[in-house]
Amino acid sequence: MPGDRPGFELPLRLLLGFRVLIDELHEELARQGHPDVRPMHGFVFQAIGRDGATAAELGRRLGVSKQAAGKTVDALERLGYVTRRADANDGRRKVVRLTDRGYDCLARSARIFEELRAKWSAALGEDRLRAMEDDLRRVTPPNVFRLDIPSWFGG
Amino acid sequence: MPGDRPGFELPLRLLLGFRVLIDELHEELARQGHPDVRPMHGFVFQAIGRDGATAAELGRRLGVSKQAAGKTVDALERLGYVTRRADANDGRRKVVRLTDRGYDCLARSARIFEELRAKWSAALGEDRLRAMEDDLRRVTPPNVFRLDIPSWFGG
DNA sequence: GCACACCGACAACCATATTGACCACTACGG
DNA sequence: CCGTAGTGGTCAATATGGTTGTCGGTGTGC
Repeated sequence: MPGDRPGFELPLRLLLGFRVLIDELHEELARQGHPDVRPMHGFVFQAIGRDGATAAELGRRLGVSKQAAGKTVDALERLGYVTRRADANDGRRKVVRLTDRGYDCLARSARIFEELRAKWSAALGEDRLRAMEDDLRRVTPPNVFRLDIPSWFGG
Repeated sequence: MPGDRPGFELPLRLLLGFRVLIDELHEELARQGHPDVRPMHGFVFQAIGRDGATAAELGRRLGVSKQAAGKTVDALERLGYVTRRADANDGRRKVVRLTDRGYDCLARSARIFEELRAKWSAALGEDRLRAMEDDLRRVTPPNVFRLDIPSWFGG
């Protein structure tokens, strides 16, 4: 009976699931003092990481041009989430690093994601949720980062 | 053992799953003579449906302003996928309808989605895939359409 | 018949991406 | 030591796709 499961529903549900999680994350982040971070910024924080990165590196990791990455960094700098500092060893590079506020946002995001996963686990059962994660791993590329999200949808 | 399943992986996998399906859909659509359709357009086609719709209706269904919907219709009209015709019964309305090319694209999309789902079914097992679909239904809003995708990510 | 709601279009603006160009700096081979 | 190639950051122009606001034309109901 293939007809009772239209093929187009699967991608829609995957996207809706993503949306639900991200929307709830940002609602909660807003309540916890980070109302200005937007979905994309979380990926940027992840791409910056503990060691910092230059705008050009961020562009490569996120799959956008270095100019676009630079503009995003500008915005995050205005919001107080990152700082730019000249690299002492390489006069060309300006290293982008998370501020305390940036780390706070990253830590809260991680905790909220845990809580959201726990909610799904309670709703579906831990075994079913693990099965979903396992199955998704089997049909998606292994490298989780390097998403080139920004340009993908609106390009 | 909650730690071995970081909460942030779940949304990422959901998004990657969506991406994989949509990317493969559009690769195949391009091979089958529709290289210019973009991910968003599929949602617009679905929103137009068999009976057609006005730009304002499309805006409501897709969660964007009527102006934005109108611009998208402009683009699809230029590409030859939809036509605008004045409504004989209501002088205000201009009904957007799919052209033959639009229907062709929609039909091919449906078939490709079925093939992609069959691929996942073969990889995961039909029972596991059904379980994933069932679980996603339980944690996502019931109304599949009305996505307001366009504004959501980049807004 | 008239107030109100709705549709479509135009305009101005904003956000985010792109490409191209340019300059400063580093690394390296002659 | 120096010139060339490659890299990083920024400015400029452009494209896309979204928003709000406005306005004229058209139905609809009291």
